[in-house]
Amino acid sequence: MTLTPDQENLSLIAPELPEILVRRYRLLRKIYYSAPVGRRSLAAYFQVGERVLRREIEILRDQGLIAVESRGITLTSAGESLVTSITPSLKSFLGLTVLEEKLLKLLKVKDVIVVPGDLENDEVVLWEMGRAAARILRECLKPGIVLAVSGGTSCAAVADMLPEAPAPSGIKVVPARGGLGEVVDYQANTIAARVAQKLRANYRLLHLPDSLSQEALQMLLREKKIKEILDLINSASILIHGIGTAEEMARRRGAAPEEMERLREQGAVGEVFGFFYNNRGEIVEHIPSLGLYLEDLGNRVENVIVVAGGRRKAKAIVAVVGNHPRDFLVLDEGAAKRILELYSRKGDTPPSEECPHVMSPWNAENNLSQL
Amino acid sequence: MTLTPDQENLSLIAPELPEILVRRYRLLRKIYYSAPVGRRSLAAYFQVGERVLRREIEILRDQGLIAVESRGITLTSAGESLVTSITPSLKSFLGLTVLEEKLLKLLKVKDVIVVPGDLENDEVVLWEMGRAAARILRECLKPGIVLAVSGGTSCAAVADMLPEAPAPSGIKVVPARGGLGEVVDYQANTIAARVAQKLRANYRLLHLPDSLSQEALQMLLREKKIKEILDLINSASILIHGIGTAEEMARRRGAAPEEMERLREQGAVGEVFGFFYNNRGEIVEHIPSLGLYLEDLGNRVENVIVVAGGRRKAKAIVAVVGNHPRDFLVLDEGAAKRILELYSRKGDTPPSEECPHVMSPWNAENNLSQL
DNA sequence: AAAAATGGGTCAAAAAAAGACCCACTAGGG
DNA sequence: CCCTAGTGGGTCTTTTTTTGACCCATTTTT
Repeated sequence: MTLTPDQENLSLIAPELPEILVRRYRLLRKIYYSAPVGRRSLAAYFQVGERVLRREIEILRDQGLIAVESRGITLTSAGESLVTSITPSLKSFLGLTVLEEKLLKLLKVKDVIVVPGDLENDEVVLWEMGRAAARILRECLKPGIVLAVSGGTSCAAVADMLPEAPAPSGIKVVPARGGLGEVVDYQANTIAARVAQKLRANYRLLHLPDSLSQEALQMLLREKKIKEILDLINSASILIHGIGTAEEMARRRGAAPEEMERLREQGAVGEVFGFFYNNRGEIVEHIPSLGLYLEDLGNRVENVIVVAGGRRKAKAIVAVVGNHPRDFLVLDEGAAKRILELYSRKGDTPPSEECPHVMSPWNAENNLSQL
Repeated sequence: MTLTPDQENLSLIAPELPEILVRRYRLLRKIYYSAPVGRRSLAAYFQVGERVLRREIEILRDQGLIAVESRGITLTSAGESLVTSITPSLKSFLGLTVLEEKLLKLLKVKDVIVVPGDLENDEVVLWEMGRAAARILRECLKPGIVLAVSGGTSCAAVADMLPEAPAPSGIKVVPARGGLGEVVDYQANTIAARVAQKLRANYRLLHLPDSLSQEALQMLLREKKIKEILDLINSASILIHGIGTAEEMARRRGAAPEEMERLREQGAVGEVFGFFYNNRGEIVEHIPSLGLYLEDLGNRVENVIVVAGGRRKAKAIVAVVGNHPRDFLVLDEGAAKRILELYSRKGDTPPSEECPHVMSPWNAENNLSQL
């Protein structure tokens, strides 16, 4: 609606423009993140013929945006600066800026960043979200604070994209919660350590065995060392976490059929490091562990940075971050549009009011479903 | 240089964009001015095959910008508003806005309007200039003033494009100078009358036979009626005129070879209703007639609106309007770029600093020369 | 009523794009 | 050290798109 009239006009007079634009942008972005990279890898990634990709490569080369050498394709400095500088205009062109505004109103969070693309078609989107979250994180950092990070691929992406540069002094990085069985790269402990390293900050970890009983946890709580780190964790003023769909997370934890059934009955849709949320944003269940007490989170944590992408996570995102005025929400186009769809279906806004452009990966919507 | 970064980026990532954009814009503009119009006429006009034009038409139809009926092709209301609303952004996209700024500095006139295209390839540009000039004119009008208009196709275009709407009361329209043999449609008298009619204003004409001797003119001066209208003319506070190249105007007037030679010797390059200018902006010769005394024009006329287009008129334009702080200059892209070329060749600015886009009519520069 | 212009349809030729290879070369790991 | 996986570039054929050259029925204009 509030599209720049120029750009509205441009796509009227040149309807093929959005497609070209998105295609080239995605290509550049992919090269940016995985350079040096070869034609064939790229073609496989975008699921197009090698020849058609070659043509695009030739165009971009002629434009001086990429350098194609025998080691692979790399962005030139011009290309690099383009990829970063075009993002805002592309976002407004694709209507993502208005998307952000709508979500801001709907979810009542502190700020919303929508990244172009859909995590489910294009894994680069994950890094892009990570980059956006990392930028927010750096702005929130103050001397002496405690930063709690959660596990998962999204948080790992934040750690990856965080620029290696000293942070204000005295910052401590801790995991938000102790050992919730994951691949080690995606464990909160690992990520906390990596973030700390990037920030040149200290960190404390909380190593716990998976799936302990309540009694065992109570025992551990009496350990001085553990109590110490738990207090540290609960004094965090920044929290970064991703969001999982309840079903997927339960399945991944190997939940028993009756547990699954209970979750379903309780209407669990979203999950945040072991806590399950229903549609009204209430915590309906949690996996026994130690760490941040989510229930009274609002009283202590100043900034929560939530990173989640992929259209299938839309419901979970709404459930988790709805009406959290302390949250920054970083998500992708796919999830954002899906969320608005859900809301408009509920009758909050006329359903016909749709987003103007389709984020077509290489061509049309067939790619939207695959991968 | 001061291009919007967005647009700079857009043409980097989509190099085919400027071409498409200009092509479609020209097509829409042509339809706008000569609707309803048929495929074949359009194809002939743009000198392209009928089939390729048909494809463009289909695209624009699918975009809802044009309506194609059996009477011909017309702009829809969407298309109409697009054509007018896109002009500013297209101008900035094509670098015309910076062109205007440069010319403003160089020529030291009051304002410069550069219209996209080149009169020599695309006659529609003439109407476009006329529209721009008409807009300026309307802004200059005040009650009771006298408006002097000159002859020529450019002024005729202004009259054509002037919206039919009442002007402030008491305005009088007069020809700038008496009968300088032209086709009747392009005579100052005719145009003055048409302008007056559009403005619902009064007009007075000055009918003189062509090429009178000085003695005869002196005699006429003593006629009361003539004296009266001459005084009126010389009390004009707005003047609209075109510009001719010295050579062309002399030839068109059927000047004798020795006259031509003399003009050349005196370095005459530009012409304004019978007055010939050299490169330094001095009047070196004039055809005997009656009307506005150009020599001390600056003292009386408040606003001069100069309309001229076509790259071959570049020199003439510079000669005539250079350093006239009372002049509005309306010209086309072709003339504007040529003027900057001339200046940069003189070393005022580095010659490498070129305009980024080529106004390619249907395809590339071959069309720049023809017609 | 005739003539000129309109949009739409069709089919073959031409051009552009895409697919499917192969080759020489480089880098990186055993 | 070699060897393998990955790189860009070349080239051929096939496919798709674009373009050219028509004709036709209809409408508009003269």
